[in-house]
Amino acid sequence: MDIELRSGCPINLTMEVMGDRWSLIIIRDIMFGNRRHFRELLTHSEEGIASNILAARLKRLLSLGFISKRDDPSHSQKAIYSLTEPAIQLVPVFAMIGAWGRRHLPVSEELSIRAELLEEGGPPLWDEFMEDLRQIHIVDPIGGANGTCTSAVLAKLTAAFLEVRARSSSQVS
Amino acid sequence: MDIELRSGCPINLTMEVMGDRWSLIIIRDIMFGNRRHFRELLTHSEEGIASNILAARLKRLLSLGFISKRDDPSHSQKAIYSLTEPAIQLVPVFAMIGAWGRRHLPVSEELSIRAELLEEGGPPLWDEFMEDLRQIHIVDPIGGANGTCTSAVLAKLTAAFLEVRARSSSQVS
DNA sequence: GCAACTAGTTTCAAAATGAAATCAGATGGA
DNA sequence: TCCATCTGATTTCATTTTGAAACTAGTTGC
Repeated sequence: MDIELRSGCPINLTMEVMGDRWSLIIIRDIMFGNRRHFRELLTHSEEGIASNILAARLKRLLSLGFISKRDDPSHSQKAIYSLTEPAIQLVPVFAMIGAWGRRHLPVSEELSIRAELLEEGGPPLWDEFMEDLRQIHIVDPIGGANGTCTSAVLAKLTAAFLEVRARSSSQVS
Repeated sequence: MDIELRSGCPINLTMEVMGDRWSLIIIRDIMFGNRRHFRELLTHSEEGIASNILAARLKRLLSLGFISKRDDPSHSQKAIYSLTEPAIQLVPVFAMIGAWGRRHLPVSEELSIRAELLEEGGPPLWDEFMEDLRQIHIVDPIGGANGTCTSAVLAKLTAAFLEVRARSSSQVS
C-alpha cells in the first residue's frame, strides 16, 4: 500500500495520503468521537460510510502508519483502532481546516462548535489535546477505548457539542 | 455544481469541497506559482494533471466561488484565473498541511523549502502573504497575471526555492 | 499563409466508489 | 444447547470518476 509519489511537494504528498473522501473523516471520528471499533466507526458516522470503504481505508491507514490496531481483551473478535503520533499531529491541521470551513461553508451550528472551541483555544489547547490523545491512543489504548482513560479537552468539546444539540432540538419542538 | 452536504461538519464540508486529488493542488499552483492561465496550470504542473481533469476542476472551483475567471486583454482567447477571498484564506491551511507533510511524509528538500519558510514566518508572514494575494488576485488581477503587480513574500518564497534547486542540481553534477 | 499557441472537448479503457447482501466466528441469554 | 445478535469484515455488481491521448476550433505572430 504505497503512496503514489507524483511529486515530493508537502502539499501534494499530504493530498495523496489524506486527499480522498474518507481518510480524514475516519481519523476525525477516532480523534474527536473516540470511536475505536469498526462498528462504532461504521454506524455512528454522520456521513454514512459503506463498510467495504471503511475496511479498505482502515487497512490503508494502518499500512501507512497513521493508525494502529490491537485486539480488545474484552472480546476476542473486537479490534481497537488507535491513532499514531503522526495522526495525533494532525490536530493543528484539523483546527485550521475547521476554522476555514466554518467561515466559508454552510456548516451546522451543532457540528461546528468543536471547531470553534479548537480555534479559540489556539496552540495551547491543541498541545493539551495532543497530550491527552497520546495518553488515550499510545500510552493506554485499551483504557482509552473503554473510557477508563479520558481527556479533559475531549470532555469539554463533547459537552459543548451536546449542549448546542440540546439547545437546538428544544428550539425545534 | 453543488456540494453533497452529507453533514454540516466543517471538516466534512471542507473535504467535500477540497478533498479530491486535484482541487487543492490547482489552488496551490495559482497561489504559490502564480499560474494564471489554463496552459500554465497544465504544463508547469509538477504532478502532471490531465487537461480534461483540469478543465473540470476549474469549472467546479469557479462555480463554488473559490476562483474567478476573466478575459486577458493581451489575447482574446486567454483567460486569467484568480483566487477569491475564500481561497486566499486557505493560506494558514496550506501552512499547516505543509508543516505536517514535511514532518511525516517523504518530501523533497527542493519542494518543501516554501513550506518551511511559511511555517517559520508564522501568522505574521501568512497575513502579509494574504494581503499580497488580495492585491494580485482581487485588486489588480491583470497586473498580477502579467507580473506588473508582484508580491514581496512570493518573491522571497520563489527565491528560496530556486536557490535550493540550484544547490541540489550542482550536487548532482 | 502557416506554424505555434490558446482553452478547452471527446473518446474510451481502467480504476474507484457505494449500496446491499453475505460471511464466519464469538458472545450472551434462555 | 440453541439461537439471536454482534463482531469485523468480504463479495458482488452497477455506477461514477479518473486519466491518457487524440482532437477541435479559434488566435496570434512571423
